[in-house]
Amino acid sequence: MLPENTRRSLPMALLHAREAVMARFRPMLAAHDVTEQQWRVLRVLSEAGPVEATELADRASVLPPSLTRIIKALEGRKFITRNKAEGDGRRVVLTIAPAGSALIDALSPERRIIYDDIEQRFGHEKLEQLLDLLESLIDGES
Amino acid sequence: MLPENTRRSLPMALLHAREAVMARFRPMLAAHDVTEQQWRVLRVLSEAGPVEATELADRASVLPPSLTRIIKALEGRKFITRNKAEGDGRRVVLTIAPAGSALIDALSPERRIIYDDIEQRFGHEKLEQLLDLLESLIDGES
DNA sequence: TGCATGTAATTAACGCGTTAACTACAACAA
DNA sequence: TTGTTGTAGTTAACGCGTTAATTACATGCA
Repeated sequence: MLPENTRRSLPMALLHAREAVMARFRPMLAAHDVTEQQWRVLRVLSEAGPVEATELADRASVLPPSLTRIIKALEGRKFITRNKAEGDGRRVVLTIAPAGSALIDALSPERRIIYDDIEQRFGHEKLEQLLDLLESLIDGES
Repeated sequence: MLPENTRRSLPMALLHAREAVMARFRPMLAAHDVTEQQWRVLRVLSEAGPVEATELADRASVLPPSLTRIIKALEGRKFITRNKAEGDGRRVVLTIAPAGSALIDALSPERRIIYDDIEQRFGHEKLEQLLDLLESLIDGES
């Protein structure tokens, strides 16, 4: 059946929920002149090491055209380095640079505080439950 | 504590979930040359009748600058009409037009099918539970 | 070797999100 | 009436999402 009101509409609810959560993180990112997507890319590079563009786009949930722009921006600020893959001139390999790692480290404490606050206010159990449901929804639809 | 991996990161999970759900609706909207946000605005106008811009932006979860653009597009296609509020020259009142209502009606059956399919695959109980959790998260953060 | 097909990445075009600045009008007090 | 303050909406600037087209390179087959 169709949702009666926008509040019980799944797309709307997901949108609002994400907005509500991101509102907590945005000021931190803005203070360091990093966009949400640039931050996701940096985190993946930080956690996964040198990665090819396609895999990076996938893991950071960014579309290829966006990744091209993000790479340009991050490379310009020396946060990452960009090299062609040896053996295949089409592929590009991205690596986090010292300045990028430094940014990750600098923001981690604040990230933790925000995340903890959300978890505490929402409840650990409910958060786990929500993550499980979301994971299930994603797997079911994709 | 910080999420171990991006899969258990709340912002990421919400993003992915929304992507997964919207992927089902996007083709329908694209086929009628309506963006997601234009569609939300039309739905609100359809359900709530003539509304002022500020309230419309709020209910459709669209920021004022975006609403200005959306109004321009929808007015151009005769989906809505735009009038100044009597008594206050600043305010703008939006009303759905016949062509707009016709679009809503034309898409409703397909919308229902998609929504039902999601609900059936995901499970009615889980959907309700998810909506409850999202609602709670939104209320807690906002 | 040479050509067709496939793949990785980029570019292009258009719309929205976001923040900040600006315009137009209203409300209110001196 | 006039000047100040506040509010509604718009415009501007920049980045991302999305789809489609394009470029550069690789692969496979004749």
